[in-house]
Amino acid sequence: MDCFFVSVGLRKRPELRGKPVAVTHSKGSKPQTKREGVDRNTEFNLYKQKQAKKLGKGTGKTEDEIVIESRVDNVGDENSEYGSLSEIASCSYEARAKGIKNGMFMGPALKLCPNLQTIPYDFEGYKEVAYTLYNTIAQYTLDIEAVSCDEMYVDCTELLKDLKVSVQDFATALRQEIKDKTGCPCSTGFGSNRLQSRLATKRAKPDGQFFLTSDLVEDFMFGISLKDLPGVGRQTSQKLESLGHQTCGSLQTLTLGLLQRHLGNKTGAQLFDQCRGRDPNPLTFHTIRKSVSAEVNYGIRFETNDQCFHFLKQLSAEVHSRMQQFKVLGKCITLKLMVRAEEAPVETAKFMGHGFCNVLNKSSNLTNATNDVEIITKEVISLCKKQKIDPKELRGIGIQISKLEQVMTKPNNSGISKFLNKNKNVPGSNYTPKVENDAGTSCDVKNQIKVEDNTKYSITPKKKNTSSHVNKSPKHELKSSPVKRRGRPPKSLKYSLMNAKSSMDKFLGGEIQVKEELPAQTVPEIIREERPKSSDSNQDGLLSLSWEKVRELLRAWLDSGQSPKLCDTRMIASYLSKLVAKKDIDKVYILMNFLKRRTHEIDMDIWIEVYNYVLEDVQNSMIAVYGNKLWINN
DNA sequence: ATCCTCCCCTAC
DNA sequence: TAAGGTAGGGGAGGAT
Ligand SMILES: [Mg+2]
Repeated sequence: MDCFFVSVGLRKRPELRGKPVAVTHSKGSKPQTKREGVDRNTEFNLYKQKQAKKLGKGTGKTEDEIVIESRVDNVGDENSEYGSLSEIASCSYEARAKGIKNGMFMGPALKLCPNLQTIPYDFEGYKEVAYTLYNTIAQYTLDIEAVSCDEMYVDCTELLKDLKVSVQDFATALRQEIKDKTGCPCSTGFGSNRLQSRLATKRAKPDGQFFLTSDLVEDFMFGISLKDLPGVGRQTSQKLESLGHQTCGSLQTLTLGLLQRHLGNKTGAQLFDQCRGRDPNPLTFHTIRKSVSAEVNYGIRFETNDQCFHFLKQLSAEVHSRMQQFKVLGKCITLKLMVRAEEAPVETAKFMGHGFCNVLNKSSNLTNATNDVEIITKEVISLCKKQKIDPKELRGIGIQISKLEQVMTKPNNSGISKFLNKNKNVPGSNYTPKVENDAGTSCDVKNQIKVEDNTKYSITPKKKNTSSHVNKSPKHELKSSPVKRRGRPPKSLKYSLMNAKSSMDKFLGGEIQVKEELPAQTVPEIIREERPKSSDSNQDGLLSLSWEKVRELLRAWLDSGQSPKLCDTRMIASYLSKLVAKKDIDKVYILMNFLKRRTHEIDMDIWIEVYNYVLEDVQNSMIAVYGNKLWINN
């Protein structure tokens, strides 16, 4: 999507279309009260000096020769008309034409464009549009790699073949469909690998399409800026610039060895490929999470160590809660501290911001993986004490857990009894723990669409609260604060939390999470529901059974020795799709892996077809609800 | 040589 | 007023 937040916001403000518009927290007006001790220039200069130093190290220049451009440039002083430090999350193309960019502060932006209009965040809108976008694409293929709530890679190889349609015709129709459904423009880029499609999309924006055909690649790459390559950010591009290269064409003259010497083995090799339009990385339709973390880098103002430890405890609880949601345990605990730099003013330029800080990370390894809140708390407090930091100087705190393992669930052998009358109990179909192990080994709950979770929390506070974390009511505060969005909200999709309560929690024994009620979720329509519905009255009846019973039904069905009937297959597929819609992913996961294993054990085409039929339904629903496929064991 | 920790860089 | 957060990749250099 193009300038996503703005496009969504403009649906409610059509009169602003065609005008320079920015999404911000505040309008950029002057503050009403003055804070003592603020020294913007000192703080800003520290940021710039640090940047210059980094650059000097990368390029070999002395700090004097380096001129840094920074977003703190052109900020007026406090109380001036152009002094606002409110950040622009997204701006319209009309604003960009005036030189405004995402991430810029309102003050400098207003200098460039005094009639810049601001609109507030609209998290519900983002969610709705994102779902619609993913549902629309999923009608055509499930080969989707989600990048963010408004961006994805799609493998269109098969679908273009099947539809017998040209790339450009498909792109036009698809973009029109998305615009019709969402009211927002979008752009598509086609190419023969990830890199090419990405660069093609950039070329296509705004509201356009571009097909980078193989015959164009060489010329096209020649003019691409190195900064536009994925993985090339500020530091890398400046380093390359100091070597005399700003474009891919120019970089093509360097040898692999030279690039590797300057940038390291991997980065050098990647760049060598990228500047030629090559990209060996395939799309990945599922990934495994490697860490879970939470950090708070605003409003941290402690007087005593105890306040700090109290905060650590609550942050540990938040991390623990996320680990439960993802069903992981971890072995490595890392504490991140932001500490006011000695030279930095005590009062920060941004109200309750972290200001100019030194950052340190310290980690500790456990013998056994855990998600225990007491252990995490104990470790982070211990790590914190070792740093011997004056609590008054702390400005940010984070906890990260890595070296993760999946939670193993215990077999639950109890309560297997008779099931529906039409099923016969078959000897040898006894419960096997293996099924449970399948269930426990992984449940990919991370790759799920959830746009801007917790709108309730992310939209600005009800009461103006100018106190720091430690002064607020602890209970409510720490539950919600790490989830609150400050500054520019992420368009995070891959790694966002899942709202649905874990149905596996009940198997974990004792540790039921008592979390505040989360906002109700809209359950998106499930795609391809036009498939003829079975009139079987048992179809809905399955939902009223416990999933274990359904598994027994399945087992009996598979063991029946008869050919599967289509109506039964449909019934199972429908049941599982509904479980997806209900976000009972754990059950779906168990049942699908069970079905896969057993159908493949039978090893008859007809049963494999049953599995594939059900799988297709389930994956369609998964894409519709979460934007990603269910992970199935090999 | 390889692993590990800490740090930097990047995406979104 | 206006407040980043979360995650992955990889390099430098010491530890094993
Ligand atoms: Mg880049």
